[in-house]
Amino acid sequence: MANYYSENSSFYVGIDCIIFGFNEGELNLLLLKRNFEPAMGEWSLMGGFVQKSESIDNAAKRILAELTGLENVYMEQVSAFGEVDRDPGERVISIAYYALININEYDKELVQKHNAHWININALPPLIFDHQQMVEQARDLMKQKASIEPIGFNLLPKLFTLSQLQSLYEAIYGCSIDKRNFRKRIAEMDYIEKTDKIDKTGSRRGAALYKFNEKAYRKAPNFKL
Amino acid sequence: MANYYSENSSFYVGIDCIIFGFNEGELNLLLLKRNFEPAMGEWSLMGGFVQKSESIDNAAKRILAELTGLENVYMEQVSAFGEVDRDPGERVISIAYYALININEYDKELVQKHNAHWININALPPLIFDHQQMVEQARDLMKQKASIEPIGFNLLPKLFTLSQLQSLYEAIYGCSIDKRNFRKRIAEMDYIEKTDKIDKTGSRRGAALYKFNEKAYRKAPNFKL
DNA sequence: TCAAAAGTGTTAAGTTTACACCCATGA
DNA sequence: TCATGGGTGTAAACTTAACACTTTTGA
Repeated sequence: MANYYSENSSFYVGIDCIIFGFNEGELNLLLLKRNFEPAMGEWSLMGGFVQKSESIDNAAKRILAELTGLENVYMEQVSAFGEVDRDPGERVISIAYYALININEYDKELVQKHNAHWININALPPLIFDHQQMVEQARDLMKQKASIEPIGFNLLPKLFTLSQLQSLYEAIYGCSIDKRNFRKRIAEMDYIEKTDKIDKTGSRRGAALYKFNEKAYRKAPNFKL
Repeated sequence: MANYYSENSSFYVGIDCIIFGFNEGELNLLLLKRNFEPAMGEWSLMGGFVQKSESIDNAAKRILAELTGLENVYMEQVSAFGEVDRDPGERVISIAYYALININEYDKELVQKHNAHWININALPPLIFDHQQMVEQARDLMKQKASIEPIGFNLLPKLFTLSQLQSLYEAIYGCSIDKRNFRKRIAEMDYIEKTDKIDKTGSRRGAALYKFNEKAYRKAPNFKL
């Protein structure tokens, strides 16, 4: 039975992470300015290789944590990429995952050590290999998912204002949203709860802070934005 | 530089195909009753291994053709599956693809040789490994895609009646559709063209045969069903 | 002549969009 | 006192859903 498998080739299997952050009304990606080979000096996604002992999902989590120090991050697989020459150094089949993180809560030292930087998603530099394609697919998938499941909250602090939430969705969808219509829809979602806290940093008047109640959502999931 | 890669493990990379067909108002999958190891005697998806010389997309096409004799089939990647023990024989990372084929046009000898059978998707037997999960994801993805792109036609003959088309979408969505509303929507799609041919097999009266005009669609893509 | 599938429009309900002003506050 | 972002409701346009009868023809 060992023969059944052993007549086949085996491959390095990589993971590449499209790490989304949201800051000042803009989506950003955490990209590496590579100070290592291959493709030293160029921009790439954070990546790594799947190891014998771990599932691909766990490999993705590990690699994300290596860069950000974060665990329990929202991640979703985008796709496997397997053109023969996608990595000119060696045949590598790579599986892309996107991650949504709160841009205020990651390990800045680790990020610095990897020479990683937040780059506005609408002004990306050229990326190595097929990483641009990965980013495009990740962005489409994330947009689509964000419209039917409340994943956007992963990009915000626990407490957020409705203006922040709106500007997040404007960044995700790439279009502007009518404020009153937006708030009407949010008001119908009982699991987006107004707290009695006020954010005074964004305006003189202050804005009510809201939170996403995961448990309440799971009882009555009815998201659509 | 070889070292950069060579400290990592390598893996068998498999392909599994979720092959959809449509017959008599029902979606079917082409499944193997395995007369080979591993898991002889059990039901599985058609699968195979990626080879050194081919991209993963081409591997999927090759493996589909090995079973059906078909080329130029609509296929889309579903996801990579990579739990450590998903295949109890060996560590295999597998990439699932779904395919849409016309159930009247495939190589029946090849299918017989592989001991493959069309099984109603709503009455599937237990499948090996994580193949059931693959099927579920493929079905969700296909449903989603079918609602925004005209991929359903791949499951029908070139000429089809509106009743066939409606029953196809009812099978995909798993719900019934109002006939008049359905036809109204189809009438608005200029790239679904009425021919002057009549199908007399499905009714005494005969039904007009339609065809999907790919070129016209590409000029004015506006699908939504 | 009748069974069986083909074909055909209208109305109500629901959803989405457009739109403009007052409020509270700190500088 | 005024500049800035926070907060609020209504009406029109559009989309979706519900609904029933006539036609054709082969057996």
